[in-house]
This record gives sequence, C-alpha cells and structure tokens, in this order.
Amino acid sequence: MDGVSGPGTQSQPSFDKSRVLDVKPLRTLVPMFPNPPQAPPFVCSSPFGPFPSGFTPFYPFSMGPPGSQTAGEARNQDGAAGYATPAAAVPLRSFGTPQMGAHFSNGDTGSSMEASRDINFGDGGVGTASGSKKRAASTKGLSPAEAAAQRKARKIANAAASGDIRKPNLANVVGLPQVQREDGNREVVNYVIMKFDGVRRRLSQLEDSKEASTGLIKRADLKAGNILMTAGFRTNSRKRIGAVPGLDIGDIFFFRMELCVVGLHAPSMAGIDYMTVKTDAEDEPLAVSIVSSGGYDDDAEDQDVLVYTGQGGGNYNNSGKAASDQKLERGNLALEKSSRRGNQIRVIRGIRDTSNPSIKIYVYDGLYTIQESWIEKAKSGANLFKYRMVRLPGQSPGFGVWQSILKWKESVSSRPGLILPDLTSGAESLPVSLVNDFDNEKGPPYFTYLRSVKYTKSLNLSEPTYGCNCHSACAAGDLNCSCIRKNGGDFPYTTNGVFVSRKPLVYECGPSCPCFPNCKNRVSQSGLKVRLEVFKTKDKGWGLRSWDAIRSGTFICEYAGEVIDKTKYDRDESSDGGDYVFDTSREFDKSFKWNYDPPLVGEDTAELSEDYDIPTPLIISAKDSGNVSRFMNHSCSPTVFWQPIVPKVGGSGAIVAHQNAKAISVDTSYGVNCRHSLRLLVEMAVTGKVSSGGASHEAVGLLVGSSVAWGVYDG
DNA sequence: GAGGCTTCATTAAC
DNA sequence: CGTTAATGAAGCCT
Repeated sequence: MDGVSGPGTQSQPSFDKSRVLDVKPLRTLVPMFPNPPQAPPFVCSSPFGPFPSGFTPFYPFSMGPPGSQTAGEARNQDGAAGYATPAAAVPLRSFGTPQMGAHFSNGDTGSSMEASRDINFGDGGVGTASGSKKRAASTKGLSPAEAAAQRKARKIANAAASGDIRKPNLANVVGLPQVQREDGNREVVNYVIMKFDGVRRRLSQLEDSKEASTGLIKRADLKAGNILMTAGFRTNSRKRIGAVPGLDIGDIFFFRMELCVVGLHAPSMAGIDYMTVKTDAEDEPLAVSIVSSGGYDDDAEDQDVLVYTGQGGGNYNNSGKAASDQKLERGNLALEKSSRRGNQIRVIRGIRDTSNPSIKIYVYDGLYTIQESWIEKAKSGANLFKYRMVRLPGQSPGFGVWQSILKWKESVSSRPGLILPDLTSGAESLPVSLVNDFDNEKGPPYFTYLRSVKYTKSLNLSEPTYGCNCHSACAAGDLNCSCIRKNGGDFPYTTNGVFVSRKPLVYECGPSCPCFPNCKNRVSQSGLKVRLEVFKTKDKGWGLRSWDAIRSGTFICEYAGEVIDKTKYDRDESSDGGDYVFDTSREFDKSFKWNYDPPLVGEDTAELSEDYDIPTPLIISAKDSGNVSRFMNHSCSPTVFWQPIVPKVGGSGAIVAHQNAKAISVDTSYGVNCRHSLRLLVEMAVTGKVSSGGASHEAVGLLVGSSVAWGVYDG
C-alpha cells in the first residue's frame, strides 16, 4: 500500500476496508458550473436568495440544471431553509428595476441583465464623452466630500485616458443606487466587499509589475477603497448607532477601507467614529464605533471587556509627534457622551496572528457599552482618556473565537473534542486536525490520504509544452518570461500569493522551468498553507473549516483523488456512487464576476469570450482516496471556487516532486508525468464570520461564515 | 528581520 | 460651500 491510511487504521491494522463500501458517502463536491443556456438565469439564487457575486455557485443538488437532477435528488439535499436569506434582503439583480435604475444617469436600464452589468462598473469605456456625462450627472445628490472626490477621480481618469493605456481607469465605476448606498443588507455588503477586493487585487497586480510601479498605484487597498467610495459603490453610508444591516458579529476584514465601504466604521484612519445627534437642548456628538488595533496601549486581553484609549495627543505608537495630553474633543468627547447616555457602541477588534505577525485582521465583535472612564498618565507623562467597554451579553462569539484559536495553535491538545491532531499523518505540510465537539462519532469512514491527483492510466495530453528561461524567480511585468506571456502578460498572483482574477486556465511554472521552487508563479505547488480542521457538523456529516483567516484569492488545495473513467463514473452515478466525484469536463462560469470589473481600458478580453474548455477533462473520485477537499461540503453560496491550473507538461516523474515520503506517491509505472492538476482557490474571505464550531448550517468554516467569506464549509 | 518612515482617504469642523 | 486639520495603517525602505 503506497499510501497513508486514514484515521482508525493506525490503531486497527486489520481494519475492514469493505466498510468503506458500506457507509453511505457523506457528500459530493460538484464543481461550479454556469447555468446552461436553456436554464433561466440565477437558477441558484432563488428562492434561497440572490447570489450576486457571480462566482459560480456549486449547484444545490435539488436545483441544478435539468440534466443533473436525477443523481442529485438522491444525494444529500442542501438544507433548503438553511440558505434562505432574510425576507428583507433586496436581490441585487433588482438593481435593474426602474426604481433603482433611476439612480443611473445613463438610462441604460433596458433589461435587468444590462442594468446589473452596469451596477458592476459602468461601461468600461475610456474617458469618453458618454463616460464624462455619466459622471457629471451622477454628481447630483452627492455630499460635498463625495463631489470633491469625484472631481479628483475625474482627473485621474483623464490622466489615465491620455497616457498609458494599461493604467487602470476604474474611475468610471457606477455607484450603487441611493437606497443600497445608505442602508445595506447582507447581499449588498457581500457584493461591495467582493468588488472592493477584486479591484484591490488587480491594482496590486499592476503595482507588482515593473511598468506600473513607477506610476500612481501604491497602497492598492486605499486606492481600491477610494475608487469605490468616489463612485458611491458603498453601503450603509448613513451613520447609525447600534447594529448595521448586513453585518454580522464575527465578520472579518483585512483592511480598514473595507470597514469603510460597508459602513461599519466610516473613518479611513481614525479609531473612533461618531455622529452628531440633535437633541432638544443641544447637538451632541455620540460614538458609533471604535477600532481597537493595538496602536494605543489598549487592554484587550479579555473577551468581553476592552479598556480603550482615547485618541490624539501624539500618543499613538507610530506617531512621530511628542506626546501631549489628550483633549476632551472629537472622538473622546463622543465616547464620554455615549458613556453618560449608556449608548451602544460597535467594537471592531484588530488581531495580529502570533504565528504570522504580518497578517492582521479586523473582527467585528458586536456591541459594547462604556462602564466607566477615567484619565490616566501615560509613560510619557501625558494624560490619556481610558474607557472601560463591556460587551453586551447574549451576543454570538466574535473575538473570543480567535483567542481560542491562538491557544489551539500553541497546543493542539487544548482543542476541545480533538480526535486526531493530524489526520494526514504528516502527509501535508501543515497538520489537519480531526475534531468532534458535537457527538460521539470517532471519525469519518476510512479513506486513503492523497496529497495530489492520482492517475491510474496514461493520459494522452496534447497541450503544448511551455517553459520559461527565468533564473531564480519569474518577475511580474517581465514579458520575456514565456510563462507570464502564457498568462496574457499578467502575473496570475500578487506578490503575497493571492490569486488575482479568474480565467479559463492559469499557467504556473512547471518542472522544466529553471526558476526556483519559490518562484511566485508556483503558488499551488507548495501544498497546504492554511491550517485546516475536519469537524463533525450538526447534520451534514463531516466538514472542513479553517483556523486561519483566509483572504479572498488564497489557494487552498487541489482536489485530490483518483482519476477514473467516464464510463465507470456513469455507471457509479446510477448507483449512488457519484458522491465524492469531481467532474472537470463541465464548463465553468463565464461571468468571472469575482474579478475586477470591467477590464481595464484597452485590455484584451477576447480570451474570455472564446474557449473555456480545459485541455484535458478529468473525472476525479475522492471516494476511497483523497485529501482535505473531500470534506468540503456543498453550498449554494460557496466560499470557494475551482480554478484550473496547469504546471508545465512533460518531464518524467515530475509529480513525485512532492517530497513527503509518507504521502502517496504517484505510480509512475502508469506513465504519469506531470499532468495538469486541479486546484481550488478560495473566494473568500472578506467578511467571514467566526464560528465557535457549532456547525449550524452556516457556521461552517471557522473563519467563514456566510455567503462571501468562508474558506470552506459544510452545507 | 525589525523598526522607522512615508503616504494616503475620509469627514467633521471651520 | 470650499478648505483644512486630525486621524492611523500598510508596506516599503533602511
């Protein structure tokens, strides 16, 4: 046996493998595919709520295209109620309705499809007359700040239009209708966040490339935020005390600008957000939200109590100013007033991962009130305002979960319900723990752990070989690198390894490329990067979730399993054997709405409209052998998507380059060279909810929680 | 690899 | 109504 055994076999060498066949498979991962032409649009959305983000959903089995119904019915049904969205939620596609369309000045609301395209990002045109007209007209009803920002954006747009054609010209983004702009809901929030990150990734990509590094783009996060804010592509802009519609406790963010565009916390920098409330007597500033990020000497150890420091006085860590007394004005005054009134204040906690200090996330931790405030002397001798903030009881956990995770990372055995610290037995570069804190089941049925796809027969690969001549590492913007040219001139990943935009096929550097293994174009070849956990769900068998915050575009894993014959698959499917099968031959989503949108001016979009077929379709079964991906459950609002990636073809035995001896090595006697592997990328992560592991239908991925943002889920 | 520095966006307040 | 000041983070540079 050339593999690593699944749980149970270590202690039971004589494990009866036939049990595998006795146990009804838990779930199937079906790749996400577009609606077939004959199907109505948005099949997946209704009635479970709209699915605006455009990454193609995994079909709920009960709702897939007509052809997939038969097998689907027999499989585990996606809990219909589980994915219902609040009745109040306004479907995004209704943006195209006349009442919403009125907010579009271009009048292009003839059809809902057209209008919904416009919602995304206008017409994508250069700084044309029509574009300018649209912007001018849409200035109506904007605040002075917005109008000023828009003027600024126009300048940038003009500069871009007259200059280098590849410079981003995203200034013609069309904002959301006034209704959504002021008051959001979950769909709108998810949509805004997704667009924010799409633009941010694209700007990052351009920034990475040499030609643009001399240009205007720095701090892609700020830039992306500015573009959206300027256009009015934001939500919950109306300030309010208390909860914000569409935002849940436990939602996570990776940039301050994200808090801004979703209306959780308006200031792009300041830690205290407040609003002036008119009373009979006088106008009173009241705090609405605070961000505790570690810049001041806050005491944030306790889950439910936060001692927050006021702002100003040069007491901030990175401030170059001499420290002085803080004044009772602005945010400090607002906190004081809120304290007197006993008002609720939203708290966002910044968290630095001790194992990876470069990553900082922001977790929305719900509502607090101020219990007491006082003045305290800083080390510098300056007076600081201190506020003891206490979390309102009865709220679902947010920050607390992350604190627990930090402990688990220090000592796996402290994880409640732990069955195995690493179910891969060392096959993966990171452990994957097996946990059941729900009932007494001791683990999933037996399977063999594979790190990669296993080929049981030779495949006739016809794709041309490609390979670059780069030494050490391929560099973004280097068009001499043939791998980059294969990718249309863009580096598919940002420097920190985040996938930028979906496309039919991504070309990574392969075995015959001379570049080093740490080349930035080898992201999916380096195995697990995210700390995962297989856990028992309430009603969906076993599922997969993460201990790490997974940023949108993060590579998670490939779909490992055994490649099987189509005929065998067809036969199995009729007898309920289709579970765990991933069929890559189906077409996948053509809309790519996860991407920045529209394409930058002058960008060639031809490749997106032609051939979506991947070169060598595979049917992969993870029933008997597979990796963590076999535990990903189906969801109608998935947090991951599938992206075909090819490494270089050719070079015998290349797949064995996966070095871990305990892993199943690919049997090269079948003539396996390096094939294209299928890998999963996370769509995620921006507003993930943290779950303490209750495994409700939505509490799936530890770090993920709702439609946008989970790395992994059960469903 | 740690720490300092620079730059940037928003909005209340003037 | 236009302008300014206050605020802090992220990533680069040293």
